[in-house]
Order: sequence, then structure tokens, then C-alpha cells
Amino acid sequence: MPELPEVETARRGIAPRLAGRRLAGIVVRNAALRWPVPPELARKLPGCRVTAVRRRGKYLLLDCGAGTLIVHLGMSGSLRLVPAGAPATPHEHVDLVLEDGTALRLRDPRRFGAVLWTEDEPLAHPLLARLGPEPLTAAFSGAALHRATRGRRASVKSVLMDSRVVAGVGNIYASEALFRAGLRPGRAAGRLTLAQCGRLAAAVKVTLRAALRAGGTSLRDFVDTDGNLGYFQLRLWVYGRAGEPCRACGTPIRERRLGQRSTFWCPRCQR
DNA sequence: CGCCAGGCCTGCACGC
DNA sequence: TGCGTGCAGGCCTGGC
Repeated sequence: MPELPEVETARRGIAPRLAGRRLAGIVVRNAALRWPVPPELARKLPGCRVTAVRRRGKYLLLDCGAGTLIVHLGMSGSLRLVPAGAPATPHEHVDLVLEDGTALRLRDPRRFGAVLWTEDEPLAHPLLARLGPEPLTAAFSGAALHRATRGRRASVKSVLMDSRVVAGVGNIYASEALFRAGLRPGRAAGRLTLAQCGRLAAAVKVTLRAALRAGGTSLRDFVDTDGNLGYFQLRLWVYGRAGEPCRACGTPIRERRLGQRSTFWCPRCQR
């Protein structure tokens, strides 16, 4: 679920419902996420006003006056706004409760997600400080990608998933963007030409925007769903399609593991 | 049962 | 030597 487009969709869904509202508190049913949910939130959060809901890479930032909540959805996390008194189902580990009792509820079966707190500049937090440019801004360009990949022997797919190079590109969209750019995932990143980097940066943007549109469409009402709908509506070119015909040329899609992650490509469309 | 999964951190061995 | 790199392991549950 939660790649950049889904996190951004979540942000857009919850921001208008949270911004300007005051928090009554937090309910933590299971603090054992990737890192422990800070116990001091119980006394820090009540009375805080949420001033903004931002996103950086796959992290959500809830500015709460005295500090900022940093939320990451990990592999299996999702957020819903639930009415006051809604009983929690299994894996619904954390509620941020608003004054009217409505809660922003984090469900995360695998508990790879995180809810953290910082009272410093959140973008300087160790988890965020070294993130590369946002892929959907002008800061991420062919020239920037070219610069960032010079001298790197690692595969272009691994480098695309390196959050220091560009923030928020996950395993699915790395394969998808490389397909759109016509580049094989295993190519050494440092050997890409400026023109190829230009095509790849553009492909990342097109891929994420398309996914964002798909996620946005089905997840517009995601507060009433489990948040999975957006993903399944996506029309994937290669991801998860090993052995199936390429949607562009019919050649069977190949799969290999690259950097311990499943990687898919069309051997004819991608060189 | 074993294996896989959209993330991301740490730690290690290796080779340039 | 030092660094970039790939890889293993860890954190967990659920589905096939």
C-alpha cells in the first residue's frame, strides 16, 4: 500500500480533517512499532493544535505546535479517520484523538511503521535529514539524477530506491519507471548518459503522478475503506507480471532479485 | 510447512 | 586505507 503516491493520498485525505483541529490525546494499544511509540506523547499531545500535515518522501509530518509527529506506514500501514467510540479491530495500534472524539487510526499488521515525535526541525531529524529531492518537484531532474549517479557502480534500480538519491520511490515504482524509461534495471547507474537520466527522471514523475491519480480516485473516500483500493486499480506495466506478455510488445516479462528485491522488466522494451 | 510481501535500519565482508 | 556495495538479518503478520 504505502508508497509515495499512497502516502500523499493519505495526506490529502487527512489534512483537511486535521489541520487547525486540536488533539485530545493519543491511545496506544501496542507501542511496539518499528521503534517504540514515545510514551511522553500521552502528556505532550493533549491540547496541541495540528497546524499542518506535510509529507517528505514516505514520511507524514503532523505539525503540532510544540513538536511534530513523524508517521511512517512501513510495509502494511494505513490510516483512517474513525468516529468517536469506533471499536478497534486487531492491528489498529494507535489513535490520534481529536476533541470531538474522532480519531486518526493507524492500522499496521506487520508493525514496520513508526510514530515518532520531535521538537526540533523535523526535516533535520536523522530519518529525514539525508533524504534526496522530492521526485515530483523540479529539484529532481535529469541533471540532478545524472549528478547523483556519477561514479556509482550499483544498479540503476537500486540507486533509484536509494532515498538519498530521490525520496519515496519504492520497489514497485522503481521497476515501473525503468520500464517507461526503456532502461534495464541492472544497468550500472554511473554509466547512464545525461539523456538517459533525463528520460528516467521524467519516467519517475509520470509513473508517480499516474499512481497518484489512481490512488486519489479510489482513495478519495479512503477514510471509509481499508486503503487498498488505489493500489489494485493501478495498471502496472511490469511489476508482478513475470512470465506474462509485455503490454507493449508481448515479450514475456522477466524477473530477478536485485538488492534483495523482486525486480521486473521487459527484455525487449528495456535496454 | 516454507516462502513471499509495497520499508528501511544496522552490521558485515568484500573488492576496488 | 577507506569507501561503496551487496547481502544478511532484524523488525512482524498474513496469505498462498
